[in-house]
Amino acid sequence: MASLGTPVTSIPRHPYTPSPTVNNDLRFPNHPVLSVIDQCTNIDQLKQVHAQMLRTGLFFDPYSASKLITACALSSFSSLDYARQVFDEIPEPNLFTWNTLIRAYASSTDPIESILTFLQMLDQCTECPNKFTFPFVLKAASELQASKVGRGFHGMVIKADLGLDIYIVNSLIHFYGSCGDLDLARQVFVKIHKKDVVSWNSVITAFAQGNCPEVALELFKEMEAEDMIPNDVTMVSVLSACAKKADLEFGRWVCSRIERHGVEENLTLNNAMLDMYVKCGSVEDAERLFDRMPEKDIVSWTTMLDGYARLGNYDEARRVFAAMPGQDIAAWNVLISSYEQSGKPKEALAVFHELQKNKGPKPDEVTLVSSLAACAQLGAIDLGGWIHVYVKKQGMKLNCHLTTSLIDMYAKCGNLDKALEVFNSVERRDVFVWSAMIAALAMHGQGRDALHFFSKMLEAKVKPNAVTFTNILCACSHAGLVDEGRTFFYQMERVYGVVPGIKHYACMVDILGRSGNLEEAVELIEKMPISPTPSVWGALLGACTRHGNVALAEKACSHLLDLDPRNHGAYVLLSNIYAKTGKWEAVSGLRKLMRDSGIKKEPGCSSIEVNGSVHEFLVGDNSHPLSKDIYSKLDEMSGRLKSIGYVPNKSHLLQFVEEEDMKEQALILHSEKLAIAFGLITSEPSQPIRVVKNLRVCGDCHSVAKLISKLYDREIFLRDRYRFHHFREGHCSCNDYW
DNA sequence: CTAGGGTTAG
Repeated sequence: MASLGTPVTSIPRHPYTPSPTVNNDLRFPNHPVLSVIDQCTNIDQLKQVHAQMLRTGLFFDPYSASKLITACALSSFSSLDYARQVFDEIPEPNLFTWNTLIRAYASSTDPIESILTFLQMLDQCTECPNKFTFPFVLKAASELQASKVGRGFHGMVIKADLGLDIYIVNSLIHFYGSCGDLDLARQVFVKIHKKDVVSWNSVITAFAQGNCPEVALELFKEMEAEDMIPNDVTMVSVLSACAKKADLEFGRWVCSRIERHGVEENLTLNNAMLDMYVKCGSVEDAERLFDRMPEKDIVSWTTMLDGYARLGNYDEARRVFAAMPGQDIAAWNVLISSYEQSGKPKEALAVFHELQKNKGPKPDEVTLVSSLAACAQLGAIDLGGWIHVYVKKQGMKLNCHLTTSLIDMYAKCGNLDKALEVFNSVERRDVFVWSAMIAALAMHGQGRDALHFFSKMLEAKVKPNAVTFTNILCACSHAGLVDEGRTFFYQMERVYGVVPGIKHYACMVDILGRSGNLEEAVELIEKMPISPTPSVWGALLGACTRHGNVALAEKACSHLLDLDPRNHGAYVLLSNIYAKTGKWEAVSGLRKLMRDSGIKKEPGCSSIEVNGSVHEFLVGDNSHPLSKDIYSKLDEMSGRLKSIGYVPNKSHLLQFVEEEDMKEQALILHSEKLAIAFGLITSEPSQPIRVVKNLRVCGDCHSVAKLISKLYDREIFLRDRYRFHHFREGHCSCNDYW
């Protein structure tokens, strides 16, 4: 039998010569060898057929050779490399043969080969691409999200006068949808004279998956109004749109419609229904459906697992996890990401460790993205860096999701340089990658650089979205760039078409208020077209605290508490301004109010990662095994600080503490100070200390950190709820503006 | 003889 290495030239050519008057494509349609191809169950059998075909000369019949290639490329035991070798042996492949190979590559893991083969075909084949060629290459372009290449194909389609072929047009809709060019997808759709059900499905899917579920549902209603009968595929996309909108009512209606109108129920459709119920928050509906499903697969189980996990019912989630027929990586990912997204990063990482310990399925991109997000929350840079190394070792290509998470992780763990390094190392940067980098610069106080990156992003023709503008405004806020902030805020809708949302208003109030333009901030709130949320009033309240405007602070606070009576942050901020202005009676009144209504201040908590494990400290915490050492370090710190003239700033106390030395005690026990003391004890003098705090750093801790960085010659990175402080040689990167 | 649309984790 012919091995892969057998040179084709060594095999004598069969004397068969095609007659010019006969269509050589259908020379041997019923040749017995051809039916053998269909019966092959592995690649070796195909190789034997290949050899046989070479001997008989059947191989030089294009129809037969194409059939062989199809089998090589598309069967369950496919080998594209072998298909390519077979192809390369064909002296003059015809259009059909080229199409076969292009088709095979389009649905392979390497769709770019499809496009390269297409180009080769244009160069080498005497025939022009036909109506079969374009759906294949458009599919490849969709997979690759190769927007420009696909547009080029669209142009070729028009020139070749194939613009009316329904298969091609539907492929174009799908292509534009996958590239996120929803307007173009729709334009192609509306111009179709005779839309079929696939046209509708393609356009509905484009909008459902492109974050426009409302439009998808409108299109579905239009479809019904035009008496086009939806099928199971339509319903899968419609359900997916309901899930994205969290529209349980309409979702239920769709399910009942499916039953009433006899849309064929299959596993995929049932899974889509399950997913809709879960995403709309009704695990009960999901359970009922799950129990009566005639067939379940791993997707069904994973969806149920997701349902329990997103409700925080981890016991039930774990039970489903153990009960499912096999735990693939998606199941692990559901656990990891649900912990991460509900603010339980330690639990998320515990599952990640479990996955590795158990030699479970190989982590994929999603695993790493979720785990990196957990590291970012914790400030766990050692583990985060380890994951980065793992990605490199596995030879995984950084896609935009991974790039974004790495940038975010490094930035939130305080290593801006590494974040930049990752950013610079990649070729593809989508809006999320750019936005993450802008956010990274913003949180490190490098507002000017953030704005510079924004203009580079525009140069790279990447369209900013709502998140980008939140980050830009955040950058302006942290760096005190008031005029720039104002300009961006007023340009975002007019120039970039992004309607300001509540976050943008909150940022803008923050920018104005922080810089002392309290009146303008109030005006902005009064003129807002959407009603202000607690975050907007919170920004104003924060600004009042900073600028000592008690009257306005009280007003802002009362609005805030109207909307959210249990907002402890409001009490804390108001208490801070009373303390700052010496109104200790008001402070104690507020304390009583909080006590009476059972509202507790969120306890301050700081964490620090040393040698890969994360240590947490609360105020006055003495639960740590090294507690004794920490407290003696604190004493030493306190002594050295006083010797250089440091006076504790007691206005930063929420509690009304009567005795002066008690105040000092309460201050020195702030969690960030404990964490810094622990860092000084346990890490090498050359290592920076990286602390993450759940609340904002208080002014006293800020001053202390500055002094410590000088006294102990240590860099300290302190991340608080809003931003980063990088202390070095007695200064902070925020220039005391935060 | 070739073609288009769908469900889980970010």
